[in-house]
Amino acid sequence: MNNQTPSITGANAGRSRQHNRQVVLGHIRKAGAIGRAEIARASGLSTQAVSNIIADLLGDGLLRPSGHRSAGRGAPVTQYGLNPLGGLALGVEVRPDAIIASLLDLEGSSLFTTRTDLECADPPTVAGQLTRLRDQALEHVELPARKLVGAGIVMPGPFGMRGFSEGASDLPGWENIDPAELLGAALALPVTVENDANAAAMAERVSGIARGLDSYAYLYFGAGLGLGVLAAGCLMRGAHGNAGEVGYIPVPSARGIVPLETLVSRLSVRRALAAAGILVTDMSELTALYHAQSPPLMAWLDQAAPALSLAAQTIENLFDPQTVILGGAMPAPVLDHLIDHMSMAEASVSARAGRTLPRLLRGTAGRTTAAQGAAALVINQIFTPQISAQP
Amino acid sequence: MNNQTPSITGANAGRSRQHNRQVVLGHIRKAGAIGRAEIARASGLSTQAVSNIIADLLGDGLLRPSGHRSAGRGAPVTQYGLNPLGGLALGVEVRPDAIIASLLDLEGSSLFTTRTDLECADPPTVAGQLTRLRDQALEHVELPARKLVGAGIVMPGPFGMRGFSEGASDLPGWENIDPAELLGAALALPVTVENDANAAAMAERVSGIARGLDSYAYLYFGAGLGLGVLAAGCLMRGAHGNAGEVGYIPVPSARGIVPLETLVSRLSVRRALAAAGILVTDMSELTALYHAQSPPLMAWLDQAAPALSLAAQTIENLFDPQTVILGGAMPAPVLDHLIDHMSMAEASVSARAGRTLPRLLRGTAGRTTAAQGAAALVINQIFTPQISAQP
DNA sequence: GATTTAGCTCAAGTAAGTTGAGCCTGCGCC
DNA sequence: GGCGCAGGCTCAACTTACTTGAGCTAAATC
Repeated sequence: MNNQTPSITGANAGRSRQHNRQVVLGHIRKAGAIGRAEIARASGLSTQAVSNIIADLLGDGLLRPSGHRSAGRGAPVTQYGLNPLGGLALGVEVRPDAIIASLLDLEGSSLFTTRTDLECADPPTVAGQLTRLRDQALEHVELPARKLVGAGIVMPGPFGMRGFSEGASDLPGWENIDPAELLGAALALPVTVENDANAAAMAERVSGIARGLDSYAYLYFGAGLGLGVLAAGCLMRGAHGNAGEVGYIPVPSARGIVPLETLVSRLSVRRALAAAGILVTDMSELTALYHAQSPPLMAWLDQAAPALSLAAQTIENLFDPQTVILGGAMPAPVLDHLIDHMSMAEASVSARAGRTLPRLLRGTAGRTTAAQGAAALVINQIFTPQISAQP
Repeated sequence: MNNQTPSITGANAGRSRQHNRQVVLGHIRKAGAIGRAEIARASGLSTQAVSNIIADLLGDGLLRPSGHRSAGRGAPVTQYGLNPLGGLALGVEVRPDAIIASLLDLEGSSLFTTRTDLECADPPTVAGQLTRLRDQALEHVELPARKLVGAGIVMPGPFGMRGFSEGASDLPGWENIDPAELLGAALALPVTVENDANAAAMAERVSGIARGLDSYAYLYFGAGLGLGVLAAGCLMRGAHGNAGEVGYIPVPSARGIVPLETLVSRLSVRRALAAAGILVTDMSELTALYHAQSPPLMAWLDQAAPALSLAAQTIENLFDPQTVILGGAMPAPVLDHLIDHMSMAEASVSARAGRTLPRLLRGTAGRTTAAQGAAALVINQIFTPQISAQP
């Protein structure tokens, strides 16, 4: 979470090899099926080096031959592709009342998802549950523990600052605990901790609508309203891991300038409906209300769409992303309605000629997005060279 | 400018060496004076490797011994520091009407600055002038051309989109030209092209108020209002090099929602004063007006400060920077007034306990900031390992 | 069917980092 | 005041992983 002053690490033979493995894997993932020579051209390595690395990766089970293809003259290419079950990543979303766990393979397909209610979310309980969930997931897919390359954890944030969200979203008992350390020890795995919006953004990249993109912004309906930003292939975290708190940005409303979250969030729609006597416990209930054109819901949408437009335009101009994605805990029809009714100004760096992607896209909606995203973080790391990995 | 899908490069011995040289230089710059053993501990390299690299760097003239220091037991440390004149960087700001060039040494000190008026800013004229300016700068400092490690160029943007700035800020004749290629050939140097705000942000990092920071946002008064963002040591460029167009973000005003630039920019203050019959050609004239408490200027400030507050709060919550810096072509008293009158909400990820830096800082003001920043980009590259440099 | 072309492998060569022994310096203890 | 010891540094041998160039193979072309 905290990537302040990353101690910059020198390169040696071993770290170069690790880097090159990731480079090769990255090219293979991008291409689907590809031969040694093409990887060599793309990476600037010699074919021999690529050959050696591929032999390694085959030995580790991360790759599998994927047929021959003859393209023009010359010997046919021996292609390789990912072996989906060659590596697994566990993703976990820890909420105050429940834990959602998900197991993803190398291609980002979900193999197993489960939800466990929590009486109490204190560190020992969560650590114990995670160990159990890890074993349960592995048992379900009948694969050995060594296939598990890491775990991603999504926990409520923001961290280290005074929040003003009214829901009790923070986890009590975690104030002075380093979750990565505690849970890494409990799981016996390398652990990555991330906020929900960044994780969800990564889920879209690994197996969703953002596949192949490396610069986009993801507006995520979670506990509040979050923003995950991928810039040149890297998640934006900020100096203290709190980047993307789009819910706090000031926007004009009928009642003056208010934080965006008071107009556009789960809590805000729930409150708007409650004022009209409609109690909503789960966002999936909005689907029916939307199809019935429920007036309080439509009224909420009418004020949410312009507020979200302003936010999206701000995001476009500050980040210059390839696209802006809307997703998270909001039914697809509601997200689609928002996208259809957001007016995006022509005066934007994103209003460029020759766009191939729409300026707004709908991402995966669902309760398990964050957990899958947590696993996606780990999957993504496998394919992304780390500039300064600790030895 | 365009860093889309950077073809990820594998590592080999030569590229590792280059990486390690930069790592070592980076640690030396950060520490000022430091011994081999400490660099080895910080970088994860062996002392022997560091020793070899330092021998190289001494041979290249980039370092110089900087005394011995005995710390406790053991042999005294042989320390090394940067040799400021070991490397030079040329920075150039190309405007429609003039070229400003600046020569920086390794420590970021300006050795030479000059301004040349332009009749015409077409590519051949600019290329010719640059060659002349390079030679003039080298002659002035009486150093050989081989000391020059690169050039940074700042040119008007944004690129590849429909602009709506009313000033004719774009350069005619450059539509289908790659400036890096043309000017690199003219100067016989590696060239980096960047926008003014990013360059100015880098100037602050190399030798200004942001020294030692690696996450901050820089609000820059240039042709319009720009934003340079450094995130984890890297400049944010966006998918098409247009990130940071903060002037376009929508903000509420007395006349409804307008782009920030219409309220806060050089053009906007000039227009506000012109409406009161005061014609301002150079921003330095604002200093006198401010000290005289000129009513139209104070009125402009009264509407600019809240608009800028909203932008700064948005920036804080989206980027989670260590601080937000205001700078560029606006006199220091005006910037200070803005900072003093911007109200920063408590509901922000930046309102954290234990801050050591103010949330708002004033950066270097001046006409040569962008040109120095252009050179600072090159200086910064010397100390920053490039994740995927082309061979 | 000969030729060309591209992919791949084998074997030797090279660059650069690591390891471990040993030297030097100067503080600190006896 | 001399000895011991810790830490910085260097020398030489070793290791890793990439590159280079020769040679083999298979398919498309002439």
